[in-house]
Amino acid sequence: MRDRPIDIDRLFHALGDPTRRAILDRLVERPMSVSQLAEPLGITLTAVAQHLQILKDARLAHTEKVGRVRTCRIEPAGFRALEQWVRDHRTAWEKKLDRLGRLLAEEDVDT
Amino acid sequence: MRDRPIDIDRLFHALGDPTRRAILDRLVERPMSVSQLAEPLGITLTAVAQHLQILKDARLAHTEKVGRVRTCRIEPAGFRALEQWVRDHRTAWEKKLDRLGRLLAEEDVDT
DNA sequence: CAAATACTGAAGTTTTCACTTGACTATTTT
DNA sequence: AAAATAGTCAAGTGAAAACTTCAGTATTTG
Repeated sequence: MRDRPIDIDRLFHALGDPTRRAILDRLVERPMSVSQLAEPLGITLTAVAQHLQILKDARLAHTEKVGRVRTCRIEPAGFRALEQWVRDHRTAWEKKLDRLGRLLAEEDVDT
Repeated sequence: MRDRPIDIDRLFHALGDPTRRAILDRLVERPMSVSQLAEPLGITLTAVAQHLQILKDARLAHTEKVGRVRTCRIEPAGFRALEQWVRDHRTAWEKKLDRLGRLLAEEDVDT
């Protein structure tokens, strides 16, 4: 069922790749150029640029080109959306766990 | 079946698919058979079974076969691992944002 | 027992993904 | 101005993902 990518799809997809998480981990430390990002990754500049596009689509990073250098930074919006998703779903899961707990307790008495 | 540590790649990958998130949303309500899960999804039983395997690998769901029926339930371990990942990373991102704020403030005085 | 039900397994198809190459543009540096 | 640097673009490759079909295997049910 391949349907239109919604925000949360892009987010999870972006975070699902170890190279992209490594990029984010380094950008958390400080803003960096595409070349600087590429250096320890052992992949081409092109590949890094492609990862950056995906991170940008997920609003986990943003970039700005000045002269010939593109400077990359993390952007909090994507991360905050993830936090929101987790918050929204935690409630549902907790309710389910409560109910499961109650059912198990009832079984002890009841069955 | 092995009780390996939860792999964050598998987790994000599992959650990155809308069909799988739909499956989880329904399993949060109540345990269900594979057929019941398949019915509103418009995909084959086989496809659902494949999604379930991925959810199982991410420890977001687990299943048990009794007779000819496989009953599927959510499993909290994967979700908790996600929450832990978010917690771990929030601190780092917050620090970065603090530092960015401070750097901008310093620039005003300093540069 | 025969038929229906609930899945399972293997293999094939199509699409998407991560990554490359190589040619190109734009900006510094010397 | 020539050379080096930083990145971009278009196209291609191989592998993984998300399905499918079809032929089973158990397990109920009539």
